[in-house]
Amino acid sequence: MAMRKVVERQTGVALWRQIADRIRLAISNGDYDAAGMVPPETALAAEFGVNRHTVRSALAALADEGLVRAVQGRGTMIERKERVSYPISKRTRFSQGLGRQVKEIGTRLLGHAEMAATGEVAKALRIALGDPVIELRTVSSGDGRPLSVSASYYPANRFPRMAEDFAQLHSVTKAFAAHGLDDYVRVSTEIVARHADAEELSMLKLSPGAIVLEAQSVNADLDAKPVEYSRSRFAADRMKLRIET
Amino acid sequence: MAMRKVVERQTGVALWRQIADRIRLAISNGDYDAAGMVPPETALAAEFGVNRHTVRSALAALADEGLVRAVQGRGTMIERKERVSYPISKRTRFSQGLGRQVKEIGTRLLGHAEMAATGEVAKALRIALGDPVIELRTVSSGDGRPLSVSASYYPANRFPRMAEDFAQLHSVTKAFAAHGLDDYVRVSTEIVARHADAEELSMLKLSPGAIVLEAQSVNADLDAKPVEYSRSRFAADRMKLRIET
DNA sequence: CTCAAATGTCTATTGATCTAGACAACTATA
DNA sequence: TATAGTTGTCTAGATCAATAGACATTTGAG
Repeated sequence: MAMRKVVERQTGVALWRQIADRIRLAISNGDYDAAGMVPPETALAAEFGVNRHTVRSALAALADEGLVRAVQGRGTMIERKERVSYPISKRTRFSQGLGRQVKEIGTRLLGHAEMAATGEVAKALRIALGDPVIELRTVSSGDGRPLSVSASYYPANRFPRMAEDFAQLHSVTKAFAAHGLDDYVRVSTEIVARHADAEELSMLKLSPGAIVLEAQSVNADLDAKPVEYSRSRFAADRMKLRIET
Repeated sequence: MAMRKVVERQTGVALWRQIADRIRLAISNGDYDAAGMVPPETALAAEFGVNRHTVRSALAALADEGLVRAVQGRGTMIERKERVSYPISKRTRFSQGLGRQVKEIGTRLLGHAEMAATGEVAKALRIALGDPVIELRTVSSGDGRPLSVSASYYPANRFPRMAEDFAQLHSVTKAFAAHGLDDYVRVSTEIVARHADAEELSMLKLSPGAIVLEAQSVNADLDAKPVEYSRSRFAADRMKLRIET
């Protein structure tokens, strides 16, 4: 018998959303693998101690995400299960890491700009405040579903053609190579979690109210000189981060 | 003039909670450092395009967390700013990493049990399903504020006195040493983010509706034999994870 | 002291969320 | 072909979330 699961009221997060989050987690944990379907609505309602209608709202949200599909008379089937695991290691390369997990990987350049380095960027890249940097804004998708949005910053003096090269080569690693940098390593990564803002909701096509994992990372050349600072925001319900040390 | 910030309606996350999250983030980003206080309620209401009462609900939640303090006639002052940074590296040791950031570190043992290894635990520790493991449940705090709750699992055959040793020594590293294991390294860490469940809310004293960062990690001895599997859940609004490679 | 600016409190109203119950429609199985 | 089990739909009422407006109270500056 499933243990009674508790949800909290008057928290500013609607019950249906809390329950949707829990069911999503249970699916990705494989709790329902035996049957391949979610428990009946009445069972879930009893489990969470709420009305069946509340469970239906939660399931409707998950159906919207394409995670489950309800069939009248039969039940609610699981359509998709796994979170994509994004590896973070000394040599983190976006497309390589996702390799086997998704068939199609796409990174789309949303825009680029040359600008003066602000405090955070200058500090991360260890350049002077106001030094020119190139900013790239990208969205990455796996099998057509957006997985992350990023803003990346490069010192413009050292990598003047970053935007053009990236637009053409579709790869940061190759764009670095075109500037004569053949290898680089991840120096540090900081991870925080928070609710997605409106821009992230629309870019990541998230069901609103969702959570993002934000990773701020610095890559450096082999002389430990920073070459890239980036802020990547991952859709937390589609991704997990895997740290390999 | 501050840019108009957008919040989404009918998402299952109340506006006041979305706004509280955004203000919390702005505080930890240092956006309000110049004045040392949050903008006036009317300014925030205009910025987010909501009623002043809605902003007041958000600020009340932040005051509850001890993050801000409102003074009639003056404004709402920032009481606390930084997130604690939790380092994850090859040799991750809980108390060392937090060293300078908090004055008092405490880890309290909530309970322990000897049990048969379930699927996930057995897989992580690379032992047979049903082999005995020792489970430790702990809460860790910094300066009196709970930062994380953990469930950790150790192969009982190799570390039979883990619970007693930990209770006495207040340190996993020392408990390992008491069993003759002097060094161990972090093999892998997986990080996901989600809304806190009721148990986490109460253990971490979170303002309900909050987000947790869950890190599932495996530590191994120098022969790469796993010695610990643990699931740590961090209060996402108080912590960031720092990965050092 | 006076006044502007800020937070504190109250009432009233609207819309979203949750509960409750009843019944229809569909599916698989005995 | 019944029947149990499941999802789909409808109505009604209770509670929470958000808006709107008015006014009190406190603080700091001129």
